[in-house]
Amino acid sequence: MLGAKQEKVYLCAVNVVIMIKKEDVLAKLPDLDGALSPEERELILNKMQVRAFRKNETIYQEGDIPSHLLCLISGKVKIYKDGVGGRAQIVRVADAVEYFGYRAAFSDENYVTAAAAFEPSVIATIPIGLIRQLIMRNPQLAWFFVRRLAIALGKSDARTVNLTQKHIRGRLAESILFLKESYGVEDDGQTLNISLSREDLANLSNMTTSNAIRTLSSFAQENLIALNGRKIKILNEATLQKISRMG
Amino acid sequence: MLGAKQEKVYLCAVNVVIMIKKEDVLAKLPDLDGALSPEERELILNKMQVRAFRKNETIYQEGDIPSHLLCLISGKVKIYKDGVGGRAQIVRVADAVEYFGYRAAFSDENYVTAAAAFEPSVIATIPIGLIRQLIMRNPQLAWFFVRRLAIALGKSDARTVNLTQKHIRGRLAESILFLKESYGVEDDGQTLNISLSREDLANLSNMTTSNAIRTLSSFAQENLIALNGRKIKILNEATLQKISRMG
DNA sequence: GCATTTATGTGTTAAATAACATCTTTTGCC
DNA sequence: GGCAAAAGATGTTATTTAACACATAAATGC
Repeated sequence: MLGAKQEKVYLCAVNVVIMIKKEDVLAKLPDLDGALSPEERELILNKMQVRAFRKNETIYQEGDIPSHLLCLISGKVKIYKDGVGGRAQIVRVADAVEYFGYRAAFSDENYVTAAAAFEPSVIATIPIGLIRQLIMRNPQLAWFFVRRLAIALGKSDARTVNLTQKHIRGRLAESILFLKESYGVEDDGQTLNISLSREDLANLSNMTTSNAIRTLSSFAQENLIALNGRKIKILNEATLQKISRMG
Repeated sequence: MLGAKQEKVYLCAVNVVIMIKKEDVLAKLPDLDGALSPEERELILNKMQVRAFRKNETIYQEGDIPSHLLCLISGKVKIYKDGVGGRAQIVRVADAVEYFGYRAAFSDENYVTAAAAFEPSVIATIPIGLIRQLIMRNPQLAWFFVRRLAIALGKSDARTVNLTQKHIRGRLAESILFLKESYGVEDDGQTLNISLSREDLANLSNMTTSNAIRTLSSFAQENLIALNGRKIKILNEATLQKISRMG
């Protein structure tokens, strides 16, 4: 049935040409919690496009019209808002394999956030109109998005309070733990599975880059973490959690 | 068909007994964007309970198990989180007639927020299990919640950035405009249709009560607003918007 | 390989805002 | 009506954090 689709697809991300077999992408595409019938799945696969993004490349921008549901096949993505004076605030992150970029489409708005790749990423895109059609005749698919939106809203509310009420140390500790939650750790069970610039870390924690650097150094000096360039190793999670809770 | 339901329902809110005819509530209950069939509507009405809440009375608390979809029939409600040092942050507000209190249920969590009545309110409650059932066989109903959650998430993200990046004047200006958006104005077209304590205003704007009072006075002195006790009259919306944008 | 940009690190100063202390006014209650 | 409690108002001080100014190190492009 899918035999006809096993040709290679060439993905062009500006200067870099990456070759990925479409079948490899398909194998990774999650089935939306098993909500789709084989026919629906086929429909989606026929309309799906795949694109690769370079590190730091923008995926969509504030003001863009959302036309596709995005699925992060591999890589890591930040969703952020540009605030006062060009200062960015990361509001969410996505890890593979995860759907994103549908909120604006579902509320009939243009994007109010931007998205960019933390690291080289491959993204499948599905026309949002098709998803909308499927939702209207597949309650399980609708429920998938209800659930995901409800979870995201809970996190966003928590984030609002954490970022506004906690002091710098609390916010940074929280971000480190958030990154562990979101992207996991390496084989040693301690080193965060993502490398962020100090600036990204600051944008995640609502502080200036200088203060991110300073506070990170403090944590290292207190042996709460160990730093190796952009790699962060969590040495004392209990205390970080305490700092995060206390504000 | 609904004839049998036209008895009076007695609603007891602690010390106060309010008498409301159920039919009056029913007339106001929105039909979830027309998503319900007559049979589904009947099902909901049979299971629906109605309760009145006094001013400042708690509707649900952080940690409570969400068991019902809530519909604010009349009154005004705040949804808030208690943060560091007992300081509260209002994350959302609800106006009549509006559904709320479903986020936690949809993500299978206990409430992570609390809700309380800004003013005397009447709330209809519908078992969330029933709603869940209806969602699973009525995609239009599911879409209603997808849309509402998507809108709420967009607002929450915007709020995160506004509360973290703007300065006090910008945050207060924004809150005043937010209240106009949310609750509208009186017949004069200028006076906010809600009376908040200075403390609530502070909790909405992420600042101390002292600073809310001070900044409010400044705005009044600059003729941006006029204060009459808890009543706020917007005199110069354009400038407030500018202050809100500039941070 | 060298120049140029970009990222990181550190000290100093200035601004924003919370904390605190009072005082006054209003509200609720018996 | 009078008392107590809550809400509102205002001044002062202390703390937090941003802004700025450099310095150094690392990455990038030619």
